[in-house]
Amino acid sequence: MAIIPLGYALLGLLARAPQSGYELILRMEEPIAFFWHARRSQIYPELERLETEGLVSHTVVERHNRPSKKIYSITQAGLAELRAWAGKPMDVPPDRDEFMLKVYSLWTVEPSEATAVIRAYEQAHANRLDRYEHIKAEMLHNGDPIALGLHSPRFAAYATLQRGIEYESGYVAWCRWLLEALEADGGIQT
Amino acid sequence: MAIIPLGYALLGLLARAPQSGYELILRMEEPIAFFWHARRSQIYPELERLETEGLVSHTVVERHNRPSKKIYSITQAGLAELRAWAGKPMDVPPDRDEFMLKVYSLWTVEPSEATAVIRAYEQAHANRLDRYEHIKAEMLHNGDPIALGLHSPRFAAYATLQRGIEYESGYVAWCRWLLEALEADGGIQT
DNA sequence: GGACGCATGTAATAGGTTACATGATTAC
DNA sequence: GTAATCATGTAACCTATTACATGCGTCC
Repeated sequence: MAIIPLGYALLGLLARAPQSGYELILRMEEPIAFFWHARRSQIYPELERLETEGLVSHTVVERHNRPSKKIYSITQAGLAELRAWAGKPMDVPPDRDEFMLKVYSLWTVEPSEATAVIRAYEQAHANRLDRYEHIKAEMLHNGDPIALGLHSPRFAAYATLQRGIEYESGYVAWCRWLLEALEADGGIQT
Repeated sequence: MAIIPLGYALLGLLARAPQSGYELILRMEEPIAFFWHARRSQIYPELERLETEGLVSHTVVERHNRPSKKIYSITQAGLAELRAWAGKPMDVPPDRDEFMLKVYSLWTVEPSEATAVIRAYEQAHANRLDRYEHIKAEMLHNGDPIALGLHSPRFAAYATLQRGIEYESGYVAWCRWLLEALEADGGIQT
């Protein structure tokens, strides 16, 4: 059966370093590549499935005074599968943004409430932007990732972070544009 | 039970004008508010559900030499529900973008293939941007929507379109940035 | 005669979330 | 003693997609 995006997310992580399911879960709490995430209830079964397909394998590591863990690694077949998928162009999927749905019906709401809704969302995106900027600063602190080039996993991570930053700052800018347009309208009651 | 985003999408459309399930389906093929869509297999049952909750109602319109249709309207209760939801701030949901997942693993792929993948995606977003710009031009042709202000459904639609435009042009810009970074790296084989 | 548009649905499946469930060690 | 971290999973449910299913009228 076809591998789902989550499967490729896991393969993408394991291609960088072998690690346990638990470590993968921690990495995916904060979205991997800044645009994907999953819960453990999805990750453990998916790892099993990848294993039955021969794309990953695991060894059990026993430790004294610690729960034992399964360290997963990507196999040759897994790497080939990942490479084939990554190299294949894809269609733009339909975008879903519940907030846009809200804005679409915001005309039914009192202006003061409406602006509060927008301001709160702007703030949430500004917070994310902040987090991403910090991560970027850390990354740059360890040397210029751009210099590493296309064949470097670190550059790939940097590229997705950069998209995250532009996405969040674009969202913030749009929220501000909207608030200004409403202000000019005189519809704002502070 | 709680109403799902699709339900609010339908209420948001019906708040503008009563219409049939079929018309709603046509509207949602091209994403409503530029960031939501659904298939008919989801829309018909959801309309039924909204009706059992008393949020919409329908009348059957028989026409000679044509299939009859059910015209749905939003009820007072439906409008109240929509307003309550629209006026309530929401958390930023986890974003999902499969392309970012691909980029995250693009270092495993041959440079020439990788750049082809990025170029194709850039083109797809550029096409969308183009479509959105045309819609915007049309909208502006019918008078400045900003002047209509917050209480106007037309302004609300314009605002979401504006976000769509900024989203797509941001994506295109990022693709170009990435391609340039790779070019500077010398990794490109045209 | 065949394709397309209008108009409405159902069934099967896949993907993802929430809640449930367990058990050991370490830090306060 | 109690909360947090490590570590692994299962079950129930909801959402959305794909494929299946029907029938009339109009245009070419």
